[in-house]
Amino acid sequence: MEIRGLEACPIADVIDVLFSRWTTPILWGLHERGRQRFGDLERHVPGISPKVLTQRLRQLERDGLVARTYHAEVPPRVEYEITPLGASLEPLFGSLSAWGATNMPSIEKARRAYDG
Amino acid sequence: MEIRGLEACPIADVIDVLFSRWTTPILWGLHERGRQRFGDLERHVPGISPKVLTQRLRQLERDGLVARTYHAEVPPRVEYEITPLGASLEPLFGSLSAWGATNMPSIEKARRAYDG
DNA sequence: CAGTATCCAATCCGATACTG
DNA sequence: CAGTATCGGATTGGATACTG
Repeated sequence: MEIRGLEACPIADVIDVLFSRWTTPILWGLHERGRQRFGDLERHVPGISPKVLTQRLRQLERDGLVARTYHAEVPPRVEYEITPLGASLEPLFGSLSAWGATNMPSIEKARRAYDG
Repeated sequence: MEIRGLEACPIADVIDVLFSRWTTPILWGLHERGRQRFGDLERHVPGISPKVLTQRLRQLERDGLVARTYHAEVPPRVEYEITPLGASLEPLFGSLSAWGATNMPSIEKARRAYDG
């Protein structure tokens, strides 16, 4: 999650922040359904384990993309939400989504040609 | 390099194609310096081993982002270049770079606040 | 509920040596 | 030159059981 070509590639740092495993589905889920609890995220991000979800949430919190709110109740309640910094990613994710919609078919086609 | 949240996140597939490890520095190098040989890439992507470089080039070739040309000479000469499909990534990488330039300082700051 | 602790499997990766 | 083969080590991840 760190060595990605270093100095040579000017977007390596950004990629490490935004696209390490699981971060995008988590951000996406928070964006789609808004502020939610740990258990909600666990349910909505298919296949993730509590260990890994915790790791990624901590990373996102540390990077300032997600905010965590702890309510000292019984049982405890913790809520996560996207910060303004995290929300500033929306156009970028939009571009990514658009590029995929346009070009994933070409990629699939290239794969079939290569494999076949 | 495959499970990233699946159905729940619409850009998971694109991310797997574009941002698996080493792919961005390789694409960047090809974009910056144009068509070049295996050894050139090896030198310009710092820290990559020939094994991994081969793996990633094959993946990029399979996905249609990079084209490989083999010249049957002695010694053999192989050249790699970006395809039009690969070149279509430029605006996207530009946006990524711009987002990073604007926001990486905020991320660094958030990290210092979290760690300190 | 919201995690943490533990263990194990899979993967990845770097280094190196070798080949057509 | 442009890879491939092999190996060991490090990291990552899933499953599960447990705790304040």
